[in-house]
This record gives sequence, structure tokens and C-alpha cells, in this order.
Amino acid sequence: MSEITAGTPQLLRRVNAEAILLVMRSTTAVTVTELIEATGLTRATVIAVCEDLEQRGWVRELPNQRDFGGYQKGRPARRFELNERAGYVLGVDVGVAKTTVVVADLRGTLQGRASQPFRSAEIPATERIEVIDRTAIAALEDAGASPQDVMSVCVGIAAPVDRKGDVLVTQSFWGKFDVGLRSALTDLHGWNVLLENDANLAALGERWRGSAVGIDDVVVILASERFGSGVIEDGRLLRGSGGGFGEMAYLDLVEGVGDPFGIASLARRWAAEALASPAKTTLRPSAPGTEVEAEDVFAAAAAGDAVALAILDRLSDRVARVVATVSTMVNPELVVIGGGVAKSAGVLLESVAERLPQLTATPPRLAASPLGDAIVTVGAVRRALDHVEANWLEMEPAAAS
Amino acid sequence: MSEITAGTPQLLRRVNAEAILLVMRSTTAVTVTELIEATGLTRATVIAVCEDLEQRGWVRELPNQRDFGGYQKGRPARRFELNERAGYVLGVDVGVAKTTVVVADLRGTLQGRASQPFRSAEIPATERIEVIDRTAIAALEDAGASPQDVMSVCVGIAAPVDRKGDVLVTQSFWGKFDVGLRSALTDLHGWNVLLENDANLAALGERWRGSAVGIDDVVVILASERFGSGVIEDGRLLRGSGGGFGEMAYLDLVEGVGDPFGIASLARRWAAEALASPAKTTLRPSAPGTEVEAEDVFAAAAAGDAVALAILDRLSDRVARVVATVSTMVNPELVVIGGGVAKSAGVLLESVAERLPQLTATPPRLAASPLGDAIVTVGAVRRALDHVEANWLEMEPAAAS
DNA sequence: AACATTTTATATAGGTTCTAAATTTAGTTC
DNA sequence: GAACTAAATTTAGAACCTATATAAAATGTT
Repeated sequence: MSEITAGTPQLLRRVNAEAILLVMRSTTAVTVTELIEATGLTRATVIAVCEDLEQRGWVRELPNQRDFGGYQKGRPARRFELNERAGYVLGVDVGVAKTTVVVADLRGTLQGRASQPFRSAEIPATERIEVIDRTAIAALEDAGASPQDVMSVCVGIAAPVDRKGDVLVTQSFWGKFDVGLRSALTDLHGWNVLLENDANLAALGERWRGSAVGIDDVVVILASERFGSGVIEDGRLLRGSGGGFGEMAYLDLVEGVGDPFGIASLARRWAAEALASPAKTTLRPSAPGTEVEAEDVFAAAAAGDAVALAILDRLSDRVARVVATVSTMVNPELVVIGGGVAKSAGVLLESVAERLPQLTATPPRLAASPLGDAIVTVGAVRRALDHVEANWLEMEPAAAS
Repeated sequence: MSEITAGTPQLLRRVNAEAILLVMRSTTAVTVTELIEATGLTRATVIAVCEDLEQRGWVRELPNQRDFGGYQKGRPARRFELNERAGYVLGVDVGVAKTTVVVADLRGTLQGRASQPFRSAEIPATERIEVIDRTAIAALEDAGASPQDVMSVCVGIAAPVDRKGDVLVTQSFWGKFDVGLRSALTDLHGWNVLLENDANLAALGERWRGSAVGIDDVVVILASERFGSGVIEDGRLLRGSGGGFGEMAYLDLVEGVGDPFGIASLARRWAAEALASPAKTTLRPSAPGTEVEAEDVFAAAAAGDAVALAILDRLSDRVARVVATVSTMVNPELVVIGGGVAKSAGVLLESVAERLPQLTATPPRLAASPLGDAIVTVGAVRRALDHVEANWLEMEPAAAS
């Protein structure tokens, strides 16, 4: 059936080392005494583990400085700290038009970033891979890190990805492309590459550094051009058998299967329809020659424009039905709306929240994502860090610079 | 943040004992050599653990019998076996009209059962609890077990239950009743009582002994009088923040919020409507004076009756939309239809399966539950056993009889 | 400057648990 | 009874932990 894990004495050291790394991950310098309190281990054990980890490169000892904030009595404590430069992770966002790569250290602090557009949406896979690779190298240079220092890479794409990292939709162009990307990056640099759905990464990102910190049951909906969601239940990301958990393309509430139908798309379309026939409205594109965007609609609605308010009403209804469907089935504590429109969608969310109690027995709290465009890369970094932290002791830290 | 678990040397023994119990749980008598292969431990260790477990009462050693199937060379092996009578678990199904209690040993083998009707649907909570308690005692007598031998009790009810075992819907009569039941059974017999949603238990049951064995991503829909589902993802039961994961009462596809609307209810209603106006049909109640039931509709449809076929068509459409919605969002490998109608619903399922590809990008396999009315109690037994197995070494085995 | 106080570090002894290798045991086979 | 074989037992050794005693490094006091 499942794996049986038997324990040798070395397992103990492993467990304890991981416990100590876990504490260090979320604090700055800690004294041995603090570690004793946090883990329940003996002083002798803690010191042994710390020195072990120091020798391996994961941890460094600080010189005794007791001159922070008042004096203390007694023998000065030894202080240890996670060596956040023991390795780096890459978070990659592959969009249709461009790709963004960020570099973070083991604390998740951003160390570098780079972004490059694709020449067009239909370039061949090899070129696309090449652009991504160049962007990654540029981001590493920006961070002052070298490719050997990369311990894990997570790539977010707009397609379902199953637990093994394979892409579900084989008929789409993603199928070939992504397998190619994974093996290309592995072959070129020896990197460990994790492929993930973008909405799933958005969920991880929100729970790490967004509006869902500390919340174990949350749904994050990427709502700009199309609706896609990432679901976290009891702190775990859900994927489903083929990576399709949280998809909503075929839901009954959708008109025109497969069409783009997110908030931004709908606002654009409905605004164009409204302006096609003459009407008394202040609604117009923010820049001449462009289309009316969702932000323009929100702004006009806030100013009391009737046409904009009507569009806002339709949007609220649509979004409320999406949120209600997912809330009924998934019963999250919080639903976060993410994607490009999120920053200006405050008015929309209020109106959506009002409608929810009629549409579901379990209305969740609602929030807009504060992460903006970085939502996918932040989640990708978190996912890559998760992988490193799950395999701390199997990995080799980078050579000290 | 989360719990830090540090390891003392005793942890090892614990881990290894659990590994060995896990092997024994799913086999009959095993030799030490087999355990060595299964766990990777040394002979000395395995023997030490087995003797430890034997002394605690979890395991018994068998007399050397090598006369099963041909002879073997060498010194006869010692053989150990899980003591399945080290304790019992209770699986309880509390319905509106009656309650059923089954008793199982630690292997999950049924040892006894009892069922009793409630006097009416609106009896006071205390009477309801009393009936359940009497049924439990009767089931234990049937099994030849005593209340002290019960290691865990799981109770299935038709209401959402959160992870702590609290009931979500406080306004319904369940709220007061269930808290009462838990504490009553604990106070009376010292039992550990786990409350669970019935559809969730159905999911556990199907994955254990139904049509979802070995499948890690499955949705089980209880579909008779109303739709409710239990969702298992990557082998874990999902609950959501308030226990409402898998609810579908408010989904758009429902007419008449809160009304009963499962397959049985709909078939009954639509058949009555069809018979109200004169029509050429063979459809009639199987017993005089009763209503036309879903089984009658299925039977008439199989015989080619046009009215029945029309009802079947409407039912298929309804069920297909329910299955499609859940499949789009949850992407299971398999969807199981359970509840009273399941056994006769073969025709229905075929017709539903045909419609799915148009309604979702990720159509799952479909199956009917083979568990019949036992679906909830089977799941309840599984849930209770899970609890025992998760806490094996903290519990005291029952005194040998 | 000597000494107490406080906190931490180190050393030593003791216990649990595992592995590994040598030895013994309990059967079958001839 | 001797040879054979697979398993059990014994013995030595190692990793890891705890607990306790002792030493060290600072501050403060007399």
C-alpha cells in the first residue's frame, strides 16, 4: 500500500535538525537557550545540532554581541542564524506576452528580478524557452548569484498541472512547451524545476504574503481576463487528479465556453457595447485611442455615472455567482480576488459581498489581493521554498561567497 | 506558528511500532522475516517491537504451524498477528426516522449490529439520545463485546460538521442535539465520539470498501432525497472551514432553495405530475396506495415506456449538471453515486455519462455505490478506525476476554 | 581586587534504540 | 545420527538523547 517508514537512530538527528531549522527560518538570530525553549530539546543536543548545521553550511554563528538593548548578566550566549545565502530559489511567471523571474534567498527576501517580453504570442517553443532562460540568468545577475546556487525553481503557467508536474491539456500548445521547459532548465543548469498552475501559486502567495496570512481555508480567484482559482484547505493546496482543482471554465454561469470572461474582459466588452449606442455618460478611455478598461468603469461608477453603475451591477452579479458557487462547494473562510483588476476593485467587492448571503449558505469574507502583478511570482517563490524546506538535509548548500 | 516536534530516542520505537502495526493491519499472520522485508528494520529490532506490542496487548504470537501448503526448510518462523479483538469501534448512522449502529473489530470486520426507529421525527433530544444509546448497547451485545472495549465511536449525521466536531448549522435542531449526543455518550461510557457529516462518511466508506478502492481523488454524492457530497483529494477528506465542503444546496442548478431535490424526490414528484394528467403509460406504483418511486420509473423506462423515458431524461440532465459542476471544480478521477437509489440507477448513470463531455472539460469516471444503506455506517467504522490507528500507542487495549 | 551572582557552555555518566556480525537453535532431509 | 537450512539469539558497537555536575564568562558588590 503506502510507504512504510522505519526509523534508524539517524532519523532523530534529522527530525531535530529540521525542527531547529524551522525555528530559525522564522526568526533572526537565536540563542541556544531560545532554541531549547522552542524545541524542548536539551542544551547539549541543540548545540550539537547547530554545530552540525553550521558545518554543513546552513547556519552561521554570530560573534557575541550583547550590546543590543540594555545589558544582561551571565555568560554571553552563543547566537546562531540561518544562512539565508546558503542558496537561492527562482520564481518564474510565464505569461502570454512576457515572462518575469525573481530571485529570492532562503528567507524569501527578494534579491533580484528581470522581465522580458516575448516577440509575439506564437513564437516557437525553443525561442520561448530561450527567452525564459535569458531572463532567469539576468535575474540571477541582478541578485549577484550564480546558477549553481539555485536550489529550486518554480514556474507558474496558465494551465492545469498535476501532482507529478505534468500538464493536463495536451492539445494546447502548453503541453509540449512545458515539458520542454522543465527538461531544458534541468539540462542546462541542473536545476530542480517545479511546474505549477498560476492560480494555485496565487493562492500560496496570498497565504504567505497577501491577505490570507494565517488562514487555512482560502480560495484565491484570478479574475482579470478569465476566472481561475487556487484552493487551500486546512493549509494544503488542492490539485485534483489531473491538476484541475479550482477550474471554472465550464461552470453553468459562464456564457460562451472557452471565451475569455474575467472581470477585465467583461468590463471592456460591456463598456464597448454601451458606448456603441449614444448614451449620456462620462465613460471614456483613459488614453485616447485605447479601449475603456475596468478601472475606467470603476472610476466613473464611483463618480455616479449611470452607465458605469449599470456595468458595475452586471459585473457584481457575475462575480457574486462565481464566488457563491465556489463558497458553497468549498466553504472557505476567505475568498481573495487577485489579478490586475484587484487593486481598483474595492467598490466591486462591496457590492459582491452584499449579494452573497442570498446565493450561498456559507458566505465567506472577501478581500482584494495586495500583491498586484507579483501574485504569481510571490507564490512561485513560496512553492520553491517549500520544496527546499521539505528536503533541507538532502540538499547541498551553495559554497560561501 | 505550528507545533515543533523534537525527537527523543523513544520516538524511534514509536515510529517503528507504528510501521509494524500498519503492516499487520493489512495482512493476516506475518513472520518476522516478512516484517523485516516490509519495514527495512533488523531482525533484532522487529522482534523487540513485536514482543513489546504483544505485552501491551495489540499483537499475539501464533503457535508454530508450518503445515500450511507444502513444507519449508529451516527453523520455523515465529508468527505474529494483529489482535483484532484488542478493541472495538462503533459506526453510527443517525437518520431522521431511525438509527443504526454497527460494531467492528480492529480489522474492520463486522461483529454486530442493531437498528431502531425513532418514535417520530420530532421527539425531544433526550429521547433521541436514549434511543441511540440503547441501540449501541444492543449492537455491542450482538457482537459479544462490552462498552469498556469500545475504543472509538463515529456518528454520521446529515449536517455539516467542522474539524473540531462541532455542528455548523446552529439554527437547526441538529445543533443542540449533537453536542448533547457527544457528551452523553462520553459521560455514560467514557467513549471517544467523533461527529461527521454523512456524505463525508460515505466517501470514506466507498474508498475503503466500495467502488473507489485505491482511488485518491474521488467525490461521493449522496443523491436520494437531496444532494450532498463528500470529497477526497489526494487520499484526504476535505471539510472546509466550517465543515461545509461538498455542500451543494445553493448551487444555481437547484430550483427551490432548501427543498428536497435528490433523485428519489424528483422522480416521485415528476411521476406524480405526469400521472395527474391522463397519459398512455405503464407507470404505476409498485404497491397499491403508495407513490411511484424512482425504481418504478427506471423499470418502466427500461421497458420502453415513453413517459418514464422522459422523466429519466430530465433526471439525467439534472444529475449530469450536478456531476459536471463538481467535476469542473474538483477534478476527481471518479464520481460515485450513493444512497438508496444507487442500486437501481444503472440506466441513469449511462445516460449521465453521455452528457458529461459537453458539460465539463474534465469528465470523471462514474460508478454506482455497491454499499447500499450501509454506506454511512461503513464510512463511520472506517473513520473510527482511522482515529484508533492514528493514536494506537496512546490507547489501552481491552482486557483479553 | 576578591568574591558573589547569574547565565551559559562543556564534560561525564547513563539510558534507549538501532545495526551488524557471530553463534545457537529447531526444524527438515537423507 | 549427520548434513542442511532458515530463523532466533547473543554480543559488540554506534548514534543519539537526557541528566547532572563542573567550568567559564560576563556583571555587580564589598
